Amino acid sequence: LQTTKTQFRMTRQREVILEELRKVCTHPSADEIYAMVRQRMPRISLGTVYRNLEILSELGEIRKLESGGCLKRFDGNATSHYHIRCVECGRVFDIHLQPLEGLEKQLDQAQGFVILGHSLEFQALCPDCAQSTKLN
Amino acid sequence: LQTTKTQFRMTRQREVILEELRKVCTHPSADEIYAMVRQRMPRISLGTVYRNLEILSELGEIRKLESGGCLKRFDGNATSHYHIRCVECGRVFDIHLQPLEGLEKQLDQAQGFVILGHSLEFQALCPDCAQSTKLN
DNA sequence: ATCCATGCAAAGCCTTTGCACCCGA
DNA sequence: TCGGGTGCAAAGGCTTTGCATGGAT
Repeated sequence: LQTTKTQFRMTRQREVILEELRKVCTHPSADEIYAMVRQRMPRISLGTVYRNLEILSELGEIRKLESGGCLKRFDGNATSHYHIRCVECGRVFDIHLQPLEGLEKQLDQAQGFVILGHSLEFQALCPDCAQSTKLN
Repeated sequence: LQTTKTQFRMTRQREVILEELRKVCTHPSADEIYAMVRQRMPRISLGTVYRNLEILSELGEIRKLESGGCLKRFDGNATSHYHIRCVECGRVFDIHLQPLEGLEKQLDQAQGFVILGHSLEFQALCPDCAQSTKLN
């Protein structure tokens, strides 16, 4: 993830991707973002979407959510908060829980590690999937 | 992940995979497990390794760690505990921290969700990577 | 003018799957 | 014997990358 670039340019594509991602709270996948953006820029390529999502998350503008298989999801809200992931449909929801403070300090046995942060994620069945599981 | 099988058989392959995984605390990837097992069973296939890891984690014998990109890692210790992941090399380490109790109960606003559990993971530079980052 | 970014398509990486044969219970 | 399991190889899903062209500063 080391970039040798000296600066970043704000292109129309990057701008629109960021705008669209900020509009929603659904934590879309790259492919879903591609679909959203294409409504405004039909000729954008999926590669461009991937490249920009990578750069934007490097810049701290957005956040990449990696748990849950190969399919990454993206969060337009880069401030620290926790998530709930549906193990059935894979969707990710925001959760309003106080950030756990001082957790890093408890890691006294983690000597030599440089702690950068933590992530807390709940596994669950979302309301939709809980419903359809019952019906089956 | 719904299995229609009525029972599972303990084959030599499944047995060896489980044994090897239990031997280490390095949370190896499927490919690394493949390499370990192949020393004892040179003719085993990677597909078999994947299928068995899936089944063993369904059975609750092992645990699948999904955070951190496409590459899944596996934990021979299925009891609940937390991890530290090195953002540089991707390796996963165990952490000895009291399980957070009653966290699920705080999710009063998660109405309609069926909470199954939670995972807490610290992002860090491992001692090795912290060292080589300094040197550069 | 410079050099980062784009579009397109190909390649990559990890994982899953189809199929014929094998083997554990 | 019976139905799950295996090896092999091909296919799959998501992501990354090479290349020539385009565009922001």
